[in-house]
Amino acid sequence: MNYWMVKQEPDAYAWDQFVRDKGTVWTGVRNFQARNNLRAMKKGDEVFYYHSVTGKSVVGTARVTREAYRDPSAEDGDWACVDLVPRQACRTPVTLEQIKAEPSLRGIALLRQSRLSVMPLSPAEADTLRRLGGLG
DNA sequence: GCCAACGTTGGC
DNA sequence: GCCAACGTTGGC
Repeated sequence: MNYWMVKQEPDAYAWDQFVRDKGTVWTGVRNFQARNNLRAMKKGDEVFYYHSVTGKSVVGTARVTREAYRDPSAEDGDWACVDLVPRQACRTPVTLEQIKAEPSLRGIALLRQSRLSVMPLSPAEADTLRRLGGLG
């Protein structure tokens, strides 16, 4: 089981909408490193959902239900998407401020590569986020 | 609104 | 292959 984080501006596609939709196809990634991370996702992996720009916090988790396939929204180029379904909303969102203040999250990709929209998490990082977010 | 970081593009 | 210019992301 692998752990990941995806970033999305809530103005573009908010967690609440994701929950109402009961899942979505994670399209639109146009960065090679992020795409490669999408391709490394396995069915059943846990994905933390981060609201960038507005909110700046981890708001919930999702599960990968279909592994990478061709992004139908890509006009050209070799891009990928996965299917995600909501798993659990954070009891309390984990703010960027909290993440920065947490010593065990010092190495998290969110802080090290601020522009990467799909990134891996270590099991320990996932564990800390679950704890801070009040996820069972 | 500003700006730093950083990925991409294109001229050479 | 290098690097300047440019566009985008995302925190502040």
